[in-house]
Amino acid sequence: MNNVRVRFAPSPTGPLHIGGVRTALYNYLFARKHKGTMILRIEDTDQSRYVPGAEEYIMESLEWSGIHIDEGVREGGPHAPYRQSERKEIYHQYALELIEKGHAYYAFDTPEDLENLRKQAESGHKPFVYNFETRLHLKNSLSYSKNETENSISSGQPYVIRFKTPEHSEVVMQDIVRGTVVVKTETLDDKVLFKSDGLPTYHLANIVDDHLMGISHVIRGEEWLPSLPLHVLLYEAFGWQPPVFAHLPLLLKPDGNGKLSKRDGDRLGFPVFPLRWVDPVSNEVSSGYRESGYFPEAFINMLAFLGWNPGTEQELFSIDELTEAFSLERVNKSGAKFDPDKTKWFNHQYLLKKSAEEISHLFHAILKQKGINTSEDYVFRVVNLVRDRVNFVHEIWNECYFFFEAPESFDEQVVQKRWKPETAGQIREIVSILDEIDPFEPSAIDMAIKEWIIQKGYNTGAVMNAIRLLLVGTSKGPHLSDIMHLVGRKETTARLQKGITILG
RNA sequence: GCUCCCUUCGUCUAGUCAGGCCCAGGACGCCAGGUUUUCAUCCUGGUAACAGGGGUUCGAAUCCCCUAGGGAGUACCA
Repeated sequence: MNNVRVRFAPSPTGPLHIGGVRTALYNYLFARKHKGTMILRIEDTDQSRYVPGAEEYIMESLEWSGIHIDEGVREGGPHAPYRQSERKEIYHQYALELIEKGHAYYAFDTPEDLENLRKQAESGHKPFVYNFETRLHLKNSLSYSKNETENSISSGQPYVIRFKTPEHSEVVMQDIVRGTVVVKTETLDDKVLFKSDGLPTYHLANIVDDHLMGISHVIRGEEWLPSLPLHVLLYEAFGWQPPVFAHLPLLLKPDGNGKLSKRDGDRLGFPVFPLRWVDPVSNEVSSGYRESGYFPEAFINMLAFLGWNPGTEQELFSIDELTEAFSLERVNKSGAKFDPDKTKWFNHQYLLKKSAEEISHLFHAILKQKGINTSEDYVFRVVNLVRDRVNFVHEIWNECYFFFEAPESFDEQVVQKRWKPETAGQIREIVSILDEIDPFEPSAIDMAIKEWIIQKGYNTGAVMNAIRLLLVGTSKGPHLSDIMHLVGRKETTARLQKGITILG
């Protein structure tokens, strides 16, 4: 395939949600796979829905996800500008071209007119449709005389331009994911192409821009499938070669049915946005994957598998491997329910996959925030002991705090179970044994303790867990001798002695 | 309502185009066992699905028809 050019075309009406990121991802993978170009076009033709910060949010999200844009608002490119609001002048002439060719017409019906028509129709049984059956009875250049039309326009009456849907024919569409889709044109309505505010609707703008920007493949969400016939008809009306289409399955909410929405995340406790977002009006905060501690690689890997799979049993893919393996032919037709648990699992896998140095470095930063100053080397050794126990870097603290500070209290349940009348005496014995061990290293410590237990005939579980209780505060954590070795002899015996005075 | 799309374990899915290799494979989750001085990790095992009904065929998850269910769209939004 040569000269692949794809675009991701979000509208800046709020934060980009993960469904949008997946669409961008598939576009990106497809472009890279075919050595093509990835374009970011901002579709802001509805100025009433403009949300400040949304555009920046989109770009930052893509950047964090590792989705690189070749041409776009920031990057520039041969077809700049890439923001539709800055391309205003372009669209009107194309709308006029359609009128000249007889594929579109002026319509003067006001929003109130249409509202009334809809209400009337509701009381009957049929809904109101602006189409071949009704357009001759409405206020437009098809029902008006040429004079009436010209007068209406020159008198400054607001108008829209509607597509004149052809009658009695079929639109046959090809979609890589869906196959052939056929629709009768009588079931279509005459969509508005150009609004009375002087801006095009999505339908016109996306066709004109895709054509002008040389887009070869349109990869977008399934919610666009119902307007595909209109789009194909528009390409025909202009006499342009349409791009290849691929409509992606929807991302569904984890419980029940329906499209994944912003609310589901808050309700079910997982992020639906790549980055944290604070609504500029309500100040409402939505959590993000980045801030929740997900690695972008894990996030992308998870997203790639929602609606696509390589057909092999491999599940962990770097973005390069995804690029290599990806194909639109292997994209599923049906919607995918989003699974927060699997997403955590992906992150766990990446946490294991990354170098100990990297994880350790990330965790060191968290320690600094907590005001704990310690060496890079010490953190490295601690992290190595506990990192396979967590899904996120920020969870490491909970697994290893006792390497950095003595326990503040002792788990009551464990005390009940492990602290017996004879325990204090045993701890005193082990303290003096620890004092003698040289070198103070895991294997030597293990050996000495084992010898002592056998010699005294103690119960291993009882003794070890009592020691653990004083060192850790509860019954969890890595191997005891590793803890002792890392915190050091002095701290170990100090904690044991302090424990005796507290628990008696 | 109308138009279009979809339908394999609870979830993501393999298998469907080229019918037998599938009394359906993998992963997440869950359950059990094992390893372990604790917790966790890890290992092993288990749980669990072709929406329903007809047909075609020696043979159907795979092909055809019908039914049911779900979803999306139906704005001078994208």
